[in-house]
Amino acid sequence: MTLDLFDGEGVEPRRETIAEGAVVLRGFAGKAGPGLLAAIDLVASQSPFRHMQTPGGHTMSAAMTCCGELGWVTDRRGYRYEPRDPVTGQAWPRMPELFLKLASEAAAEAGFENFVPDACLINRYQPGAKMGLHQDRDEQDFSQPIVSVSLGLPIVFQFGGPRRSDRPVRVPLGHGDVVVWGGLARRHYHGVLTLKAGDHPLTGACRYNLTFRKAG
DNA sequence: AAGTAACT
DNA sequence: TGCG
Repeated sequence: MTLDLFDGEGVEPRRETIAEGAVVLRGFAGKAGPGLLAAIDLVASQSPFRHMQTPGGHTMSAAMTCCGELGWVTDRRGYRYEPRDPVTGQAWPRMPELFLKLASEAAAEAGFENFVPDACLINRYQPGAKMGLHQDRDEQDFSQPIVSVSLGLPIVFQFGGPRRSDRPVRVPLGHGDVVVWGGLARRHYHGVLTLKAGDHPLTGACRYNLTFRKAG
């Protein structure tokens, strides 16, 4: 068993509380960056990144794909989880073991033991892409946390409260940072500001985000 | 609905 | 901030 895949294993990770029930593990996934990016490429070779439509007919600025038993999709019919990729008609690619291990260990570091996600949404942000404030509320089990992994270019994360009108805190996130939220914070609004242009040694001009959930 | 626009 |  490898003991040093992730920062914070065997030592105290740099942990920041951004709200009650929400923490950032600084750099936790940084060492695994190359392996995580290779796994993203493998997933995307089977289920390509695509720009989905919101129910209102707008095109999302972040390109998305999924892996795991369930994938999050949106189109004019609404938001939901699907066992198959609508683009390929096939099951979503299986969740890489490295993803499962990262999600589980990050959740444990944040106080959520035995987290076993069945869905991983992979978002790719290029300059100009953003994600407006929203709640994750399409899952069956709100007792399980959300684990969100940042790779590549930095971005500003917003974490608000249970109402959209609650003013969010702004948290700069960099490569390898992992945000975990659950409990009371599980339904809180969150999003990211517009990605600014840049160049990252591992990802070039983009940022990837892995969002792990227990959806079913 | 994870969207934009139009204000202050 | 309010929108629908």
